[in-house]
Amino acid sequence: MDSWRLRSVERASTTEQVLTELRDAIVDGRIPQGEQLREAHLARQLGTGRSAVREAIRQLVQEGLVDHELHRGALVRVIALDDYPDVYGAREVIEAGAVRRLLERDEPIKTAPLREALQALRKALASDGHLTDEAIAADIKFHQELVRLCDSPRLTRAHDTLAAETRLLLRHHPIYPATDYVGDHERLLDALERRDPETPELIAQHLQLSARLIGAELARETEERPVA
Amino acid sequence: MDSWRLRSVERASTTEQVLTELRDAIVDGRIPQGEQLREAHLARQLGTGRSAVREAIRQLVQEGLVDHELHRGALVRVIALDDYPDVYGAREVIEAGAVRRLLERDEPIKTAPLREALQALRKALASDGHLTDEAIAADIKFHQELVRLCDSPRLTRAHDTLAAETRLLLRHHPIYPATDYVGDHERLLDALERRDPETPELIAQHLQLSARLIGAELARETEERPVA
DNA sequence: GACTTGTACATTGCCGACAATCGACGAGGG
DNA sequence: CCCTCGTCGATTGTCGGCAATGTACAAGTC
Repeated sequence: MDSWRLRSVERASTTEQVLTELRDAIVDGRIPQGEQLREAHLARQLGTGRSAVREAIRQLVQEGLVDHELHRGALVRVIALDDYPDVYGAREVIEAGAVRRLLERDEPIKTAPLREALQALRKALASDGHLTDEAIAADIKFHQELVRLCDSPRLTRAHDTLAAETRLLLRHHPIYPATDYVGDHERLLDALERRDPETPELIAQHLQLSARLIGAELARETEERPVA
Repeated sequence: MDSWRLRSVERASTTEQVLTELRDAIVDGRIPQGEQLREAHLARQLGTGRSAVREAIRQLVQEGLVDHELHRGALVRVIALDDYPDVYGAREVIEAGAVRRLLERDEPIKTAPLREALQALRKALASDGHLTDEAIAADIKFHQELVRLCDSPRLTRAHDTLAAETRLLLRHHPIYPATDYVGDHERLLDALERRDPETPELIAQHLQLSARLIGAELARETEERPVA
């Protein structure tokens, strides 16, 4: 009776369901940037009450996808050339810092989750010039697991809140021009397993490259469609 | 009509008021750790409805002061020997990282807010062996401004989220045994103004020292009152 | 005509009510 | 006596309603 091997059923409150639904819709662009999120309308569309929508929006504000002003409502943030550097800058601080802390310890590094994410990334990568949703998910998972390794709930939480914005930005991430997208992550994993003290630097460089590529792509897109 | 010099009136929603009230109560220990936060009771006590209390509790969960389980309610987290290292570890990563980023740039560093906070700290410091509430506030302000300098909304937000837990821990911070509490901050500020590349290291050491002192104090307290 | 003032509608902030869920207690069966 | 199951009170999750606020537009004034 102990080895039934039952997985505990995942119970998601209405709020959480609304949250993921809204988040996906925003990241996918189904809800355009700058759009106002009206609680009553969303509640009708989602078949829930306003409270659930309200709480979900609150969380989206935390994640930086939505702006909120008292009595004035919630607007989907316009993430553009303005602040993609900050998302990646903050990630750089957190990820590099987490790995630095990790390397300071003597405990062995359990890289299994990283390997899995990397495998998923390899599998999901179709080279049509952009990243598939699966590849984006795998990329984010990789970096999340990276931070999780240092076993700091607070750093993990801080990093997780950046995930939504990262998803949004990765949709504008071109496949690496010359070098290899997967290979970059492989080198990261390899350095980590060798406990290379330069690993934090590698992560920083990796993120800076991504940021540059996204920036260039965003600039290109906004040039094509001037004020889309 | 432009020089009336009117300050815009601060409008705080009920939720925000409830939030600060609850947060203060928890940090001050008026609501003991491990206590269940019952929405209806709190609403009655505060003279508001349950919704406001609910939203406030959600925020407190974000700040790590409260644990929440679906259908099971919210408990004030027992912050003890378990995880004070993580609060300081996470702060170390964020603060040192922020300053590192700051130093990489060429822009001048506006240390005025830091000076102010430092001045407030000097003023508030009564050496009765513990920190006054004003001193705690000034200390936190100092470190918040430190992070704010690098102009990263996301790092600032991540750091601010840790403020409540920091407040909680600083109440167990003894005055430095030999060296000077204010002096340590002065050295930090000085190094920053000289753009000393060692500043991040200094911050790390400063935080590690604080963490150690708090840890020792917590150990002492729990020894005195074994299972208080 | 430009500016201010008044008004109406849309939307949020807040509230209490109802149903679902939880934990504890006690009844019943082995 | 121990274990299981049903029941009950307490608490949360969710909902729609009401008042307060914001915004757009029309009317009025200089």
